[in-house]
Amino acid sequence: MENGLLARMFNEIADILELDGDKRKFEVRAYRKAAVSIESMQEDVSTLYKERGISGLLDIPGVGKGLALKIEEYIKTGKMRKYEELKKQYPIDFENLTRIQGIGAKKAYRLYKELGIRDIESLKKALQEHRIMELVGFGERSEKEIEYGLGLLEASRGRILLGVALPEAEKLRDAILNSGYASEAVIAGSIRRMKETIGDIDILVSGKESERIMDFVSGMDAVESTISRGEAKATFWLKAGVSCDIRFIEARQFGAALLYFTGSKSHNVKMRQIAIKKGMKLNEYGIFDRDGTVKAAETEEKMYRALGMDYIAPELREDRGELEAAAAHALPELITIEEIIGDLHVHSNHSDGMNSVEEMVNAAKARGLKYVGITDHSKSEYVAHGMDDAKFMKHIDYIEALAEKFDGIRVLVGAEVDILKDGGLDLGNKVLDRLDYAIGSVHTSLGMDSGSMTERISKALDSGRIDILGHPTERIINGRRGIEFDLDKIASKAEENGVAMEIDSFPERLDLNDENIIRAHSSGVKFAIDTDSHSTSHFSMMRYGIGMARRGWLQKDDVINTYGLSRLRGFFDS
DNA sequence: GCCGTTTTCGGCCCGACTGTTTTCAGTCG
Repeated sequence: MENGLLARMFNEIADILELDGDKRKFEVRAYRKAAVSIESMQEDVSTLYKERGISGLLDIPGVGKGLALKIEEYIKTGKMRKYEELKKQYPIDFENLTRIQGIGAKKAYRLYKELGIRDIESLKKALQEHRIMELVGFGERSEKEIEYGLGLLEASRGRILLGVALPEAEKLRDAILNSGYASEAVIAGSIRRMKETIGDIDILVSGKESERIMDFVSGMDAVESTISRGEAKATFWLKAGVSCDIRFIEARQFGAALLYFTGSKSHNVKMRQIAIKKGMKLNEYGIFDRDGTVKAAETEEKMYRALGMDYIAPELREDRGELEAAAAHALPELITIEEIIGDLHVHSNHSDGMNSVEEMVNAAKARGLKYVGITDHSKSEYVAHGMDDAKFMKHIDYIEALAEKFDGIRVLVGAEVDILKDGGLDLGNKVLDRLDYAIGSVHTSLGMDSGSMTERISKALDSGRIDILGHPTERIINGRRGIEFDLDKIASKAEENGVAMEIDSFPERLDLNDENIIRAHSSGVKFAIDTDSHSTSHFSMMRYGIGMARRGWLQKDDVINTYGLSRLRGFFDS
């Protein structure tokens, strides 16, 4: 069963309950909270139920007895009476209609009741016939808003990749700083938390000339149109296909605003609850005690300290235990990009890379790396010009000779060898024996069931021939779901065999992702943060992998490409 | 409907923007 399906049902129930107004707002909140919880779960809810029954369901945050019974009913019968009854009463596609900016449950209901609009299709028709502006309380402006919101939704198709949003946000931020009108400009929101996908760009700006800054931004090349513009906030639609909020903040409240607009929402909510328990109040302007005296506002560090906590890095702010750890002064010392001294997953034009081995090594050296591993494809990857054993032997000769010529960077001879359908490896032992190390990756027969896939990968791990498990889930963000296997089992087996699990930094991959890293990490397995570079420009992707590792609570020692060469060799030999 | 360092009742985060309802509801983050 899809967790997303269940989450959508709970959200739709919440939408319908919302129609009753404030009377049931806490019930609405409960359904929404459970929906978020379920959607973000790694494990399938029905698997959880199969293994642990109702008590397993009760362990999901925000799920109590009532919702657990509803989930059980749905798993057992494929139906949920409460949902069916409500949907019969309100046959409205709340899920998609409320995705449009400016339409919530109540407006969706009025559109249905008064115009018979049930879904996006009938909404489009009503827009064409200009029937919406005739409704009391809607007007011409509202109709335009809805039309615009619908356009945005269809143009953006949901969330965009961090690898697209971050450079775009940096361009805007730098331009604002260089305009001369702003004293400060900082990227906030989910980009600052390094989430793998981004809903919109948030930039906080401090400076006296907000009008000029807005004029300046609206005139930028990257900006397509201005969506709204007030005194404290302006929203722009960018040509990159994402919207950008610029907010003007008083310098003395910058920390409070940065904390608030960085999120996540659940991190903020919990912070406020902690403040209330300590007799204080927290909002985007600061922390205040009972009589309204400001306790902290200028910097985030001071905000956390005022609540007795250590500073929490943005990547950790997901309410995954970081607030408790900060209060106990037990936060991890997160890995930084400066601690990375090598890249272990790099392709050359000997398989599907764009550049020669020499160019790749030079690019790695220019980035200050101490070692780089060339890991071209084995023969099964024929679309990627993978090499058979004979070609690979010559390839190894070539790299070994080339490596002699480089000073200041060590070139390692590796391979990205396919893990075949039966768990065997796609290169012979004679080739594998000559390598410094090998990455094992699954590239084909992705549709195997979880049991067989777990066996397939286990066999490769047990072979003693691979040192890194490449992009373990094989998912592509907004592309394909990835393979199914038992992550806990594979992580334990990798740990036993001295195999590192990869964090592939490619923005479309980010594989393992944060949640999987946290889960795998509990087995004690080590990680390799690689770029999977196919051209010299790809080395810059490392920061996305680092972001994922930090979101996964990793420290320097968890990551093998922070090791010096001799320790790294020791790891490969084990 | 959930939840518990005020624990089985009584709370549950907080403020801004928008349109048009001249006093606020709906939506958003």
